[in-house]
Amino acid sequence: MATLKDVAKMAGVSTASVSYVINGTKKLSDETTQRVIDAIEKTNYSPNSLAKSLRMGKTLTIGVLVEDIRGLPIAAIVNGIEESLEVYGYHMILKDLHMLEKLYNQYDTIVDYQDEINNSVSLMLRSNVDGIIYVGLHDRHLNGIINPIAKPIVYAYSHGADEDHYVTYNNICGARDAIKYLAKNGHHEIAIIAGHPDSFPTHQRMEGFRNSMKEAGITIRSEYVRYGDWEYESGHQQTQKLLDLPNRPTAIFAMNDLMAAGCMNAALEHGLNIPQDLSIIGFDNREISRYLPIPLTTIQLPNNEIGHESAKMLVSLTKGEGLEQRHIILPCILIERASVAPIS
Amino acid sequence: MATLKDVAKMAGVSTASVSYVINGTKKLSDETTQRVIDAIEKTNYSPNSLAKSLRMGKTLTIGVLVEDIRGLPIAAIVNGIEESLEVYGYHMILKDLHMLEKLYNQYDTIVDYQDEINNSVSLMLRSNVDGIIYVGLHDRHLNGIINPIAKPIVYAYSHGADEDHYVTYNNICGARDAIKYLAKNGHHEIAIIAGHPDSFPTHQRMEGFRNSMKEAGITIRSEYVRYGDWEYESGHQQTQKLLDLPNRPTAIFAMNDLMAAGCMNAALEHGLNIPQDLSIIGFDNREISRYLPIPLTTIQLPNNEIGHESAKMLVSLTKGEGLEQRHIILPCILIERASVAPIS
DNA sequence: CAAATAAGATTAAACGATTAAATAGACGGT
DNA sequence: ACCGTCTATTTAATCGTTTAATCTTATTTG
Repeated sequence: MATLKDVAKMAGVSTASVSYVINGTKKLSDETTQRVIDAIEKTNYSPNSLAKSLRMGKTLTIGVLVEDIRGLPIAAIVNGIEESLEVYGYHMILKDLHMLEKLYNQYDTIVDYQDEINNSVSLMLRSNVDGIIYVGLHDRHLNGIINPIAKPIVYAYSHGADEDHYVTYNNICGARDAIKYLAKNGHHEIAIIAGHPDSFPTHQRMEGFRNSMKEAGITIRSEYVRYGDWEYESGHQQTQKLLDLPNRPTAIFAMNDLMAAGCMNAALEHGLNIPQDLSIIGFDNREISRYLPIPLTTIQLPNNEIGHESAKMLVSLTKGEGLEQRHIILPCILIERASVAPIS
Repeated sequence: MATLKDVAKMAGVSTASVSYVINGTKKLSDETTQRVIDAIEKTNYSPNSLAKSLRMGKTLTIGVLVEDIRGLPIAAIVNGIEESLEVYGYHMILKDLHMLEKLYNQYDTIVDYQDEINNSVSLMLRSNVDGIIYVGLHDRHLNGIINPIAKPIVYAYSHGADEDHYVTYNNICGARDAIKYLAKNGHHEIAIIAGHPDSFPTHQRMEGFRNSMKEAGITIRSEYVRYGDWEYESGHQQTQKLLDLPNRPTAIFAMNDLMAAGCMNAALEHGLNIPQDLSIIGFDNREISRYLPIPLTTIQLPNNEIGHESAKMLVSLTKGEGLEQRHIILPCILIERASVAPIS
């Protein structure tokens, strides 16, 4: 590998001049500039970023700490982050907490990841990242990350504390859009299968549900409000109970696609036609929703945008630029497929 | 941040001594050692890896170039890589080619990613990675990566050229296991829905299919061999044709879970009971296979192990250690669910 | 015309580690 | 008393950049 010195020698100038030409930091005579450019060309020089970073105190590298890259929304967010970083000329170091197994049955056993998180954070800081993005589905892990060097941190996907910087999506609007869509299709007997009752998204989506039911002028029947645990099986079970009701609902909003899948299969087993006899709408737009017996209408999370925005936010912070806002909350979008029909 | 110099000053020794203590490179007197340790403790010193890397010519960082992190096997492999790197004390820089859209319909339009790949590779090399792992599903992109600095490269998942280092899984055995399992359950009328005819995995899995049919003493009926394009819809179509045959098969092996899903839904629409009337087996163990109306028996790829082994291989290469083998081909495993029944 | 200013280029000190080579001191053998 | 041998420690060069300070020349100005 050619170094600055090699280029300088070949061009017959000092290393400083070469550096100035490369970075455009100072104006040199046209002749010298040209000689340097030629020498760079000839030696096929490319700057050593280690040396540069050491000298400048900036690495143009950020750390991305994910709860588990195998979690689909997380992968999509990381994809978005990478896409933006590339534009800004930044790199990313990825670290993974490998907690997929806990991502969805998080409420059974409370595991304390605090130590692991802090450990990973300090590992990343030791490689001189300019900042950190934490991509996590959990809320409870977001407090108390040890950050001895005070590098900026942005939380992506999950809410942070009020004083934190975070980028997330709008659960409330997502749920509202789902209900609005059902109402627009003439449904009044709308049931809901919520996620685990202790979960933050459950609360928010429930709030969106209540708001929009009120907006649509529908009173919520208590027997139509059921709680699952985000898993397929719970969607299946709760649907059976709903279908056994004397007056069964004409539409069901499941708070995620897994429960919606369980819901759909239960309805099919029950001999119902979907969407004629029962409309179903999900949340998340996971891969599975495209391939169910009846393709599922659902709410898509703005994962890619979360990635873009969090990268943008963090890069601004590392540059010490002022920020208009500490929190960004992005809208969801409705994906129309075949599991919702107008009431006849 | 405290530096070596700070520690040295506090301990009243030279920076060399501190370095020797930290790395155990030379033995110092017990007293000095203790003083240094105390000083490190007191200053909360942590070494600057940039400086270290610059001096040593090694970064303990490898570059991972993925075709698209949103592809599930890729995410699982990256997860495995990260897990191993952590053990070896390495970091990873992740770069993404964002080609998910092309991952499955790769045969319609031939896009040349060569420039993008080489560009990403040289970007990574510029951040002084010690080596690169390329994680890709495609075969055709693997030739001709420009590697001016001759850092080691390992290909994960896809086959490389013969002289390359790569870690992949055994398509042939995977297909064989599927057929063996059907045969063990008494099936003789076995149909196959292959992937796209131009695809490398299709050829290999087909080879495994032929081998094991011969081993089981079953002659392959030509009307039972059908080609799809890896997509859901093609599984659906080909199944309809199979079921319209005068003598319909008792079992279908679909070369991936998406086509198996299409197959299952087509069979259900046809009024068949699964698995009583028709056994189905898939390949890949994608998330969807767990949530189909009848949970799908399928072949699981050793994604995590591919990650582990490729990380191990690359780390060995960066250390200049000798390698027993350039290629590692890992076995698949059969996941038993509910879509296969013994013939009655 | 001397002095002030400007323009173009260089020198050398950082950044924070590692490490070969030099040094100082202690010890032992003859 | 002298020399060689160890041991414990320090000195200083090095990795490849950036950049403030300095130095030359050339040009302008009163």
